[in-house]
Amino acid sequence: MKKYLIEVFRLTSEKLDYLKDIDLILTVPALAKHGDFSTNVAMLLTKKLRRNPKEIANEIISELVYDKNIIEKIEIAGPGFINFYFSPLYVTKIVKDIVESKDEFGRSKKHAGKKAIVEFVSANPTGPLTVGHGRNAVYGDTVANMLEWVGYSVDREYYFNNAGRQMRVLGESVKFRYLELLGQTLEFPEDHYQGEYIKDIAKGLIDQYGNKLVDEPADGIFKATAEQEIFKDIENTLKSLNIKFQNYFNENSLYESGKIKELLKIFAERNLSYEKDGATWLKLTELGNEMDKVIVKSTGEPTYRLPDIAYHTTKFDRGYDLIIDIFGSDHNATYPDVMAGLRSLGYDTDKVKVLIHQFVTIMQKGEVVKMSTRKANFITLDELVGEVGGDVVRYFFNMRGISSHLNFDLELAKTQSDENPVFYLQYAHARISSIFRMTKGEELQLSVENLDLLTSEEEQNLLKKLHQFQEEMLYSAESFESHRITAYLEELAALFHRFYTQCRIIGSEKKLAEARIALCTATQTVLRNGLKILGVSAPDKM
RNA sequence: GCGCCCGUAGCUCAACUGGAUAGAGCAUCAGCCUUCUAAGCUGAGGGUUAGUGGUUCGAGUCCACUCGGGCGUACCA
Repeated sequence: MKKYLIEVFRLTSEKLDYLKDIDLILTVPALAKHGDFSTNVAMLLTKKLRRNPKEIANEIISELVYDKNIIEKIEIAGPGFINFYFSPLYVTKIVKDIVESKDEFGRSKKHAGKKAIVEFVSANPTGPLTVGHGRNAVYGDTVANMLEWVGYSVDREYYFNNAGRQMRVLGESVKFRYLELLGQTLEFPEDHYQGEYIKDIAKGLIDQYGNKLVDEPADGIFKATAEQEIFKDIENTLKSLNIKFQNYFNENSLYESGKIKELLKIFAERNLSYEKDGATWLKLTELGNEMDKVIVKSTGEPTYRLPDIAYHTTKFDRGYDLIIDIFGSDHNATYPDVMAGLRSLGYDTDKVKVLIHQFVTIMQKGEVVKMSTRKANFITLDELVGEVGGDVVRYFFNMRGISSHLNFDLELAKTQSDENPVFYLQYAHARISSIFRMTKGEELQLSVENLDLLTSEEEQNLLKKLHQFQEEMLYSAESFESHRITAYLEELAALFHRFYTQCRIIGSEKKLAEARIALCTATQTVLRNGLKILGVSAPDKM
């Protein structure tokens, strides 16, 4: 419907010059009586043309050339909105498109041929993923799905660091538990990792090696085994949420390949860095940021900025057109330094989109749970998936805009999971499957020959919502807003449930029944396609 | 102090990027199953959009200030 209107306006702008350089905004009005689509162009032009909006609207309408079989009525309303009403017959045509395109319906080729990389999760292997990581993981994977849906070829990447202090402490923590389990009494350091999982890893080592490792350094087999086990857990957790990475990028490889040294050399050569107090500083003030920052400590160890910049240069060098980083809000101060560094090297940082999501607050028994991996008072993502299931977790984290702080009430998630909107969507899908099982026995078949019979209010509203799918997906993908998809699907499911209650199939006249089967098929296809982008399953039975 | 984010119904959140009467779910109340799944449908109540000013045809949305909350503000990542 919208595409048709845009074309009509394009043709009209050849006659009315003032329409040429205006941004045509067509929206679906909140109220049905305001039509199927509405535009405010006349109001936007008042200032420029110094004329009354209604007068302008009248002039535009009189020049519009359109097919009366498609648009039934055009009205001017309120302060100068132009409202369009489509013909019921045209509205029904969407069913044919959907039935023909099936799983491909709603895709867009707009960004075909472009490559994107989405970096997310990127948690270092020091412990299991927390509920907090869950938001990052689910959102990142959904962004990747959305981009694929509109034509991008997407790589999902997990960046990690298995060197440095954190990992040393991890190895020591495991060794402590190992010695404890062998009967030694030790005082476990408070700043070490205290989670049960550390004991499990230590226990595994005893099962395999007995007490032969007593003299091994913490940095050796203890650390290595911990990393391996933890990564295995992380991968399993992600798998339970349908998330799979194409690539795990080890920060260490940047040192091994000489990338870090190379970068330091370039910064020095271009006079972008300097030495002070035994450390190397990057001249960020010259690059427009507030203060210079250390990139190599006086100990000779680089700070996170240097490898981060190096890492990003590899993303550019690998030829991505769109580079997406997904971070929690605790990183919001770090990326401007990295971006400035990249700009100074001549990279076009417009290609980089840093998407920062706010934190998840866990509420338990009415209180906020403070979480720390070290103290092990976190709630793992695994536990959450175990309690409510992967579909609910995926849906829940996709339901909200990323800039809003998210309250996750554990009791609510557990006890009222039946009321979760995800079931509402899945139920609509399952109901349609059930219809098909029943109609098969009645020898009714899908037919797109008599779609003109779909004239009831419930049918027309459902059809109009189906028309919006492709555009909604494109908009969601381009604005990286997965919560728009959940909102759309909830509206679609609501319209279907209303249709279901009001319009029977079995018992209706054959032609009408078969047209309704086509409508159900179309609805189910759109529900399934939408759920697929969200990474949520579409069951045939519930 | 400074930077980013947030403040909308009892609770959790939307609001098509400045549009028409601010919407959903949960919770509460009242109805609807001899017919394709009642995990559903219909209806009711619930709001000074934290506050005060401003910008304009028009503000939850933009600007300024105030109040309240989250995350940062390292030679930690």
